[in-house]
Amino acid sequence: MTEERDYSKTLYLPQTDFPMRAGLPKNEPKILERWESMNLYKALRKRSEGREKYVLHDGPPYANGNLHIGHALNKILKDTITRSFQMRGYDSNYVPGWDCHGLPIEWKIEEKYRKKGQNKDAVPVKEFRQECREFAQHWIGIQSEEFKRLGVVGDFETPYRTMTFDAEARIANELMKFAMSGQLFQGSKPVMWSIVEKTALAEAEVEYQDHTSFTIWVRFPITGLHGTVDEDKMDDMLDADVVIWTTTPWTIPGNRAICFNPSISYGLYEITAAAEDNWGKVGDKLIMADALAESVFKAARVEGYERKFDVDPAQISECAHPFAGLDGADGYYDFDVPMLPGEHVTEEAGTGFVHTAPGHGADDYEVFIANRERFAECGTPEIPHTVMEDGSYFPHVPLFQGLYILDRKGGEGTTNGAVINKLADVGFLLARGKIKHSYPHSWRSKAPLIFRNTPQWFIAMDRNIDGEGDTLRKRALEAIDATRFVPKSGQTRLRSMIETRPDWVISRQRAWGVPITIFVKKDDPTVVLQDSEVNQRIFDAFLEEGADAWFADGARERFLGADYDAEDWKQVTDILDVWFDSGSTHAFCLEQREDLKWPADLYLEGSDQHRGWFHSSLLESCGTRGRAPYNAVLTHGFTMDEQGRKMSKSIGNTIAPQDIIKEYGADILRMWVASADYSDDQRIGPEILKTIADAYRKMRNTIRWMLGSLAHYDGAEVALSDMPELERLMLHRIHQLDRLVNDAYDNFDFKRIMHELNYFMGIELSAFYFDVRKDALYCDAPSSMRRKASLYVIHELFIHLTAWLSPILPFTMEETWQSRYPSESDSVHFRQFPEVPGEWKDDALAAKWEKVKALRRVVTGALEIERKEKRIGSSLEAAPKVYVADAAIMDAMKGIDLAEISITSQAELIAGDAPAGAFVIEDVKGVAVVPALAEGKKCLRSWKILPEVGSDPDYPDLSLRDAAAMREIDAA
RNA sequence: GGGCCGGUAGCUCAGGUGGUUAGAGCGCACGCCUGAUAAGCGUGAGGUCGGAGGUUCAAGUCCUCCUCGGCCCA
Repeated sequence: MTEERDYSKTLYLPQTDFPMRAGLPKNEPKILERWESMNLYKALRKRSEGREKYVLHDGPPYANGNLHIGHALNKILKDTITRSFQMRGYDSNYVPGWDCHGLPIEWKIEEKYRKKGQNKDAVPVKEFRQECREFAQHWIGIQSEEFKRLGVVGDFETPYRTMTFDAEARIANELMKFAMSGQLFQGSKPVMWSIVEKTALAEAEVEYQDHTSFTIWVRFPITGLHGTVDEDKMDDMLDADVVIWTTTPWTIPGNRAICFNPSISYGLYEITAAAEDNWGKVGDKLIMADALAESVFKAARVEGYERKFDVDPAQISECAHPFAGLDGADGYYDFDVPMLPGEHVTEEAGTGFVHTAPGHGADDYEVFIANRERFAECGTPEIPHTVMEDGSYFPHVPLFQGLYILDRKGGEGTTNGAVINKLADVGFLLARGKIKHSYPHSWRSKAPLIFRNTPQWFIAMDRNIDGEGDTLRKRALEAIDATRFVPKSGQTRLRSMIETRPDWVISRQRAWGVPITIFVKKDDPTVVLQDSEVNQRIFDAFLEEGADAWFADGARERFLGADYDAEDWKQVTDILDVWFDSGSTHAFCLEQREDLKWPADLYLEGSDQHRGWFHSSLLESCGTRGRAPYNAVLTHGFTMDEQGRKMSKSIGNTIAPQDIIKEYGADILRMWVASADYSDDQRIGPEILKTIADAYRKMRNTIRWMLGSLAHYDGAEVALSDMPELERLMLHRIHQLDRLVNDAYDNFDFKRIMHELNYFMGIELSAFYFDVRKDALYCDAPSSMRRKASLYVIHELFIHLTAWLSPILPFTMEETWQSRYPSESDSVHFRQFPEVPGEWKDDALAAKWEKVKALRRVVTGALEIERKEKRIGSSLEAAPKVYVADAAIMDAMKGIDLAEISITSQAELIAGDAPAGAFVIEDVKGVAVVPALAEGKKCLRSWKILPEVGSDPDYPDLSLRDAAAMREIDAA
């Protein structure tokens, strides 16, 4: 008895150390260390010297707090794009940036002082700014590490920051360009103001608390009608008063208009019964909304009234101010009070008429801006300034000058009472009361806030810049048309914003930012100093000392120099809105750095940035350079939870990227990004991540098998003409995919790449090509051309797939590449997408194999029945007879080994109709299969069942192919 | 309330200019293999396309309205 030989030792089975399980959370940091030590970023720059630049300009995140899922999505998209262009022939240099100035950081520092019992205002500006600077730098350090952990490659050693001296100097310089070209002007706007702290507050600093306010109903006598009023109503109308209601009596001196809503019904009412001493007397005619009349009369203690007729307030052109013509008012109130339509007017409370004081409310301001001309006709060309910083009336406001709205601690002042008394005196007070309602308060002092008209700096949207009709708005709109938007809808969105937006307010009454470095004439603040030498001095000083130079003692004299008398000029102390900072990144980063270029190829941010960075960058650049700082704009949506709900801390459904990295690894997060339709909102959650991780594992195992098989590859190339059809088919697919992948990267369509490669690797390679070729790869003789060709093709597949996937899975592809080509100094990321020979393309062959695969589906279907019936287990036990009635399919089978592609031991191809009962499937016509068992002995090496087994006396346990292979192996 | 956008199988995505029984991968179920093995292969079950109208011989695909969700405004 001869002992059976263990032929498994003679097979070319896959051999690799590449682990099936990735262990990404543990291994990625090691790969990061490797990139760090080889300085991947710098090495990439060096290798791509002289190549065409591709610049994706980073939109700066705010240097405050840890990164969240939105940051991760954003940075991963950027990195994928950067890497893909780098591997496609460009010098694709990514320089991260940070937004450092602004309120949130200022708050944090303030809070710190408060905890120590110190007042922010007592701290020298320079010291305060220094603390802000250090705070920002601290978070830049943290975020920098978090971004790198995602696999982002970029210049983290020298990123751009809006707070560097250089940036501050250049931001100020940009601002001064607007001043020099006359696009900058001073206007005014009501802002939330704390009287107690004498400062403006941002919306986020406002707390709403209950507050008891005075309410008053005030009559405004009609003084003018449009010609359309019926004759018989004319007299009643001119005799009538419009009634308004307000909870802020002190704003009456600032009243300049009344608003109504055209969709509300109004009537003229006459009082028919009231007490003798009542403010509203019998015979008084009042106009108000019908829905509110009853409540008004109740408040006014009117006992009887009659509705006389409908009133369309649009027919009222103007009223008089209640204080018009009074002794001691010096004619101050003798303007017309126009009646204007406004959608903000409701029937929920009041009278249906809204008292409008442009300097004391947001709606009021909007009404003024929208009706500027009408206000001017009525004697109000500008928004009146009535209240000073300390909450008292300006000396130029008659009757109330010097009176305080609130006392120093935020308690009730003297103006509400004075106004109410005066209204009563002059007979225009209809009623009064008190109301408890939600009212804005300072988050710091808890004192009530007011809206106060304050001087602000604006950049004009519609002022002529150079020539006739060349305005900032026009330039911006033209620039939008010249920009590529991905997705396309971004163009419409940005356009409609620019079309309708008001002038750009760029001033903030704050400390942590770049100052508005201009001087205005002391006796006429509308005159802005325009002197390039002064500007140069400011710029130079900022370069050396940062923007702090503006706040240093003697700054005014220093910058004005000898040509001006410092006493004639006032130094502006406002700072720039941070949107101006970030809108200038193109100027101090792109334009200044040798290794970048202007304009950028791409700006990429969330779709909220149509209002933000895309917008401010566009305006800044159009105002100073006449075009957009970008050639293309790509936007992404927001990340929702698994149910599609917005993530919020209060619901508790937030998902931190740090946690995903800890559990799955950065490559899984990146694969999620690449698989999602980021142009819309995306979802993420446990189930989705699990699906992604599954897909990752499948891809990884396919790659692992390739690595294992390639352990036996000697590097020999095989000529196309020497290859079996199956190998040529695979090369054809590489050719196809190469075009598809490149096209998809061009269009930032990563999900298409993931989908195609997922299908290709899973269905076409793993389930088909590799499965079919295992027999040849494992068992064929070393000299077999079939085996050599297959190894060569697997090598090519490996070369291409690892390149295509590198931008998406940088960690895994680095690991893969190192597994095959270990090296201290090399990296998969130095590679370029490999060239694909045009001769690989073979559409005819692909069409032929479509038919072959259709036939194969019938065979596998037939074998499945056999398995179900327990007649076979492995497909190698089968020897199907395949009847082909379709001539085209029969033709396609020419030169094809049916048993090989079926992975059966034997098979028979028969032209013609099948016998009754043969297996068919509906969607493949003309093919029928009659299953049968393979006859013969099982080859102990290949496990195929063949009659020939035993016919070779040297290897009686083997098939002839395996016997020949063994002869070769044993001889070696 | 306005501007822009989206709602296709459990999950992620395809579905030019309207035209046969709406596709893919994953997952799931069942089976096979045990020489990719915490792997590999096969088969199968799942949607009537957010809802309601309308145009049309014909609509996921065009129109209207509604609804849900997102971003930005008011």
